[in-house]
Amino acid sequence: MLRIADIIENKDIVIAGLEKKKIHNAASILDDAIAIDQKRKTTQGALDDCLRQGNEMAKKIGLLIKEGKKEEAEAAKSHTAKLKESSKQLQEELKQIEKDLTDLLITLPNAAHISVPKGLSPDDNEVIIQKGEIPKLKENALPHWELIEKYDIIDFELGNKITGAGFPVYKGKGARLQRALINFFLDEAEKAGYKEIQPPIVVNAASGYGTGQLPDKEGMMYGITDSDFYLIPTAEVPITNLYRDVILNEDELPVKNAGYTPCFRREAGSWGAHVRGLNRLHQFDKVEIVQICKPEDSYTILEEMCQHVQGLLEALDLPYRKLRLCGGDMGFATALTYDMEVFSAAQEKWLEVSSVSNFENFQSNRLMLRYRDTDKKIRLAHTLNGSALALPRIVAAILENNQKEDGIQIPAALIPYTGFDKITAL
RNA sequence: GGAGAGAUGGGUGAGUGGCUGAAACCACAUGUUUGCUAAACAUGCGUGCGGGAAACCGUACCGGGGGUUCGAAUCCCCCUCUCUCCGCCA
Repeated sequence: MLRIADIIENKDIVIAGLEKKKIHNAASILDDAIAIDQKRKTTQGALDDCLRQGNEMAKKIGLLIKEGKKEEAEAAKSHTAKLKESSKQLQEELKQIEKDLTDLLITLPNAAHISVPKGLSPDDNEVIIQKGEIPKLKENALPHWELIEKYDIIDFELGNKITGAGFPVYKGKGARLQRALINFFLDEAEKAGYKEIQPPIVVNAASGYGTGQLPDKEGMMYGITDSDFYLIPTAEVPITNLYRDVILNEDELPVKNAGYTPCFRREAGSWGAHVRGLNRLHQFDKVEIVQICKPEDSYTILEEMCQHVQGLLEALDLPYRKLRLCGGDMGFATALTYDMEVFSAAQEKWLEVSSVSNFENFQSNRLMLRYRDTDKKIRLAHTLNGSALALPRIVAAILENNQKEDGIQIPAALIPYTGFDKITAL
């Protein structure tokens, strides 16, 4: 949620940022918010004054009773009734005003960073880097959904049977490849200074609210019947919420956490013929990296996190490109997002495997995630996260790009983790 | 699943109606002392909101919500969570 104080202070910048996010009447919405906030301030002042008078009266009455001046005390009591009445009214007014303000602000996405390109669709994303060689496959090259059957390593039919569509079963070397990738990613994260976290993969509503999945995007998460819990769509939710209502010391920053979790997404309405095989699932595995830092550091850290992700892709010998998302393609809570895509050679498609984002103080404002500056001031921290990496599309690309006559070649960096260098037919 | 106890500041823990935003201790910060470390002493040390250039002032907050009262951390009601014992269990 945007902070009203920031809106007042940087109104024009916020308007420009919101317009990129397709909020076309941003200026008038912000004016409304500022007007409500003004009303909030005056109401708060009036209420405080009222309460102060009441407190003074109560003290006076206490003294009068002690001194035995009963009649004076009684007279004063009747006087407080009026104060009570008006403070009650002001309180209700204030509550309503605060609700109005929150209801308005909660609908606004984060303002896009100044460097975010204008644009409405993925076509307007900016390709910043493209690296790695695009493999030339033979005529009879197979897409990964055929390769997994040929080598019997991932089974969608079995998943269908025990759960439903989008819940594949990994078998044998397929399962081992998953485990290898997870361990590889976690080890690399640790080398880069991230602390490994194993969070619950079920969270409460307050956590969903804190990172922005609730209340707007309820359709993304699976809810758990008869409880207030949700299956996490990403480790970002539990790992960032670790710091909900926390005041960190400046010397603790940046906080660098990483964690592997399964991720669950309903993806309601987004299924179709173009998402075959591993391209889109309801359950998948991902290692997530999360940082919490000082505002002045967040954009440097964003680049550092991209470097980390790029390092992983290079270690796996996957051709990739880095995109700066345009305003129209960005998520609700983010100020700047880089997507990493790998080229899946048989599908001849770029697949998003990582999304690295700076949320600035949009999440921390909801989370009340703050830090104490060296001058003792308490300020909102910035939060960032990125996938490092999401497995299924990586697997798809490895399978397709590395297919040979006699099997699938495992990238050298992974062999110590898989314990085999090739996936072959039985 | 059954029975009981509890929830107070970063931590331990006092506090049964007004002088308590909250004792004391620990931790932390600054200063004095000191060859260094340690110790001792002194001072400071919650958060939100409103006002103010600031010092500071006002107000709210003692798990959450409601109520009684001139006045609630303290009394009443509801909810949530935690702990202990028993049962079950990877």
